[in-house]
Amino acid sequence: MKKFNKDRRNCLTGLQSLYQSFDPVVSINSGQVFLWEKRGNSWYGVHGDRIVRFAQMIDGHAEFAAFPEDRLCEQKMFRMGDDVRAIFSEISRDPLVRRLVRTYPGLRLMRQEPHQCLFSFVCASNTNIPMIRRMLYTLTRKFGRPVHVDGIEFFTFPSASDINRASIDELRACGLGYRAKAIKAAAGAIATGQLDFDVLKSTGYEEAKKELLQVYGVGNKIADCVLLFSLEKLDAFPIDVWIARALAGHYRWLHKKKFGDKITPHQYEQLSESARDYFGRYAGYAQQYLYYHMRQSAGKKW
DNA sequence: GTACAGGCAGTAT
DNA sequence: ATACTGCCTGTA
Repeated sequence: MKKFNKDRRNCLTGLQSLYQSFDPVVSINSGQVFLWEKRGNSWYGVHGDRIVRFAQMIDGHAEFAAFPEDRLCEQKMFRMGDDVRAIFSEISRDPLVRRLVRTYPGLRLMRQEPHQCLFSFVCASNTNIPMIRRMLYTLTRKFGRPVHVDGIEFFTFPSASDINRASIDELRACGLGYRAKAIKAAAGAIATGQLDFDVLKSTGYEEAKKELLQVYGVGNKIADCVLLFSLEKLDAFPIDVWIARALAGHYRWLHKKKFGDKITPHQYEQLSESARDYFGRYAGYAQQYLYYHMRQSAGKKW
């Protein structure tokens, strides 16, 4: 009897800490955001037209600040309104994800500024993470606004019209290569109002995705990333090469025909739909755990 | 030198 | 529908 109570208590506290132990550092380093850097004991990030700072204190509690100040910023960015208990319970119907949720405590989805998110993932096409960071860093230095925090100069993420004002050659000079044309197209779509993120936030997944796909340079993968990371579509399930590998390795039964880590657009649609159906309304959360796991297993630092 | 990295559009079958 | 190609750029 005594033993039972003890085990039960451990079990409960274990679950509680699992639900509460959000770790920004793990999440920041999980490949969903790019413009964060550690200086001293603090992490600094670019969030649209703000610089944010996150610091873990010695006693364990965390301190967050936005410059200029924004009291709701922390809640929004770190998705503190999400019912993680419900989310974990839902995605843990899958045994592998169930294990990963426990293996990587603290990993969460973050909420990004839509325009920063779109530009980031357009830059991400056919390259690696250090390169993506370099491109975005250069974009901020060239077209963003300087903000000084703790005596360090940071640059905000440029607005769509900031970027739209630049020529393709100027964008190219940021190291974007052939992506410059797509960046310019995206900036134009936003600046002219053809792409309206506020509208897309309130429409369903299918409708919002259709709109994003209209933009030159935006395909299935980029659209799903933007939907998941910035437009409140937690059921979006982006498939990059890492997720394709995960699906091919652990979820072959999701698709009738053979597939590898290079998938055709048609295979993408089939697989993504099956995965959304299987993992449920929080499929995007499951995706993040799978993604992180695949990269960890491959020994990727970035 | 050359293969490769978190895709995409264009073109030809 | 599917296959194939080229594409900027830095690193191994």
